[in-house]
Amino acid sequence: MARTLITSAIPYINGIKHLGNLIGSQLPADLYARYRRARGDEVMFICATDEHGTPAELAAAKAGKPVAEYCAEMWRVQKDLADGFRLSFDHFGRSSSPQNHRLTQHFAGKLDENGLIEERASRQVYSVADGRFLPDRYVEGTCPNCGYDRARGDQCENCTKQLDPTDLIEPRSAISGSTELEVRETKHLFLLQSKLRDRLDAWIDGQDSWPVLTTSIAKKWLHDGDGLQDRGITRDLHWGVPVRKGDQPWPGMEGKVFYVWFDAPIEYIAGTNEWADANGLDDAAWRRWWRLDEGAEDVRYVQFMGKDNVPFHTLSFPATVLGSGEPWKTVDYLKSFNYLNYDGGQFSTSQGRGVFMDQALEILPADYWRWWLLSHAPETSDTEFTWERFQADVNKDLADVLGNFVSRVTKFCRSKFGEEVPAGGEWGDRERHLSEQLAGRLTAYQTHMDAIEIRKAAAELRAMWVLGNEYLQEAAPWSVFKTDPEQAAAQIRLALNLIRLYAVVSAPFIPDTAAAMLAAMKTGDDSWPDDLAAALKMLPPGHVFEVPDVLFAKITDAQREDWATRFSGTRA
RNA sequence: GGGCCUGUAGCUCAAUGGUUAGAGCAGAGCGCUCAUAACGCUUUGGUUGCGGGUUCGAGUCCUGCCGGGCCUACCA
Repeated sequence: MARTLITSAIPYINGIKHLGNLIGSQLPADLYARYRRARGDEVMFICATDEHGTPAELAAAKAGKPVAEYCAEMWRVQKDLADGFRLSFDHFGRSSSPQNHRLTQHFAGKLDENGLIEERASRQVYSVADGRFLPDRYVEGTCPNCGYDRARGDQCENCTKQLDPTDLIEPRSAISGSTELEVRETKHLFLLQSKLRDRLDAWIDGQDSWPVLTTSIAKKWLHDGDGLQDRGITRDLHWGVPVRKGDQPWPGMEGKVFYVWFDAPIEYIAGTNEWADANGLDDAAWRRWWRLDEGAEDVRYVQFMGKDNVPFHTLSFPATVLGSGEPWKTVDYLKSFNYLNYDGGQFSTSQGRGVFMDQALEILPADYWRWWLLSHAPETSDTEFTWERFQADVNKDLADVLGNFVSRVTKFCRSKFGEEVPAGGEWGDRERHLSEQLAGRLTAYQTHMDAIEIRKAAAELRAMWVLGNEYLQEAAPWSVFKTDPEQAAAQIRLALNLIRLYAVVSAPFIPDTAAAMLAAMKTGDDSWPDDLAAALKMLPPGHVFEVPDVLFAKITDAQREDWATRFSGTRA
């Protein structure tokens, strides 16, 4: 049995994610996980919350809660929303887990053993009032270049000049506004990525058919200027993985934690460890997914992420894994996404602009969002969400093409034959032709799903739905019934089987609706249609079904206008 | 500033250098009456951002310009 390991970039703990975040990693990862399972793979699908770093500490402080408590609460919120969108993680972990502490410290220890860690002193801005070192962008002041008075320490947003925090005129803390800042010396561990450059370069070159978006970003970092630079992997924070050398203390690093970008990707591995622990399994159960010497040789590992995450997944994390000198699994295929824009601008967490995951589920079922977002996934360039398009596409694709098909077939059957699959008649040329057309479409669908070409796959799926409506129009069982009820019975028997077929192949996109369709057909058989003609005869004459409720209510103009107003500005 | 991506029908997107640049939606016409006024068929719509160049042949390759986006290493 083929084995597929799938990870989605782990969402930051700080607040509820918007639809742009969702389509950037978790949703396509779920689509692929569901598809691979449907095709019979053994799948391990891991996601988690990314809980460390300055923003988490500040968000907790703002909420007036201890950071551990804040993160635990936000993890629950994000977990519930993931469930609401039917994200089928095998485990949704936390980067703050004991398993991740252990593994992060383990990797650091191994990297040190291999001479890839170096202690360096650096000078950083310390805020006395806040009692903490400030990351560059948390220092604000007047830009020496253009005079903008709210320039950040890393870059001036007004004139785009790159800055050093010490360049700022009248610098202040972005957290408290305090001007009581001083430059202090602090020691940090650096991962000597420069020593791994050639190995990483060769590793990237060895990858087959990765998206341009992915390799171009990696190559840029490898070869730009002085080449891949070493990276600080520790921070002066309280909340995080304490710096240790494996299970031993790290002299001189007391009170420091690993940088969030060092421990976050390791959580992919640790999350699998968490999964094993949560299910009462031993270490071998998770290590067979990750250790080439313990059973992961035949695993195909696919990662999903937004384009902003690519450098960390093509360089930093592989540097950690390869540098350990241990036979850990590295990614085989990396799928990255552009951004989803909202009605002429960007989704903005800080401005509350756009639709957030909790709000989306309040106004419509998950499948509406899943279908639209996936069928418009920003694969080749940024994509635009507008309420007009959303309404038009969802009403047409889901309500008219698919939902109405189910409705017309089941209701016609009920009125003429009752709520069971009618007997009599047999396939003719038209039915065989339909079966062949469907088989062709299915092959194309599978090809696109295998290649993770999501929009193309969605288009093929929709085309399969359309074939059902075309068939009904040509066969016209409502006319045939008047002169040849047996023939009409054969036609509608095929159409009822189409509903089951559609449920099975559509499930990765719209799992709830697929389940409702199978329930209406009163079957639990969701086996993949490897033999399409046979799949269209699965429900035998006499098989009882029931007419389902309307699968997709249409979005009205009034609703659309209401939502467009409600989500235009600041989040309530 | 530098690097990369991108610009195709009103909208969202396709098109290994190779017939007449295609789909879906929207628009127009016709048909059907089983169905959520749904479905089907036909059809309008293009100087492929602009200017040069390479080639037997360019949406595709090269070059310049114009527009949009991302990254630029301490936000994550």
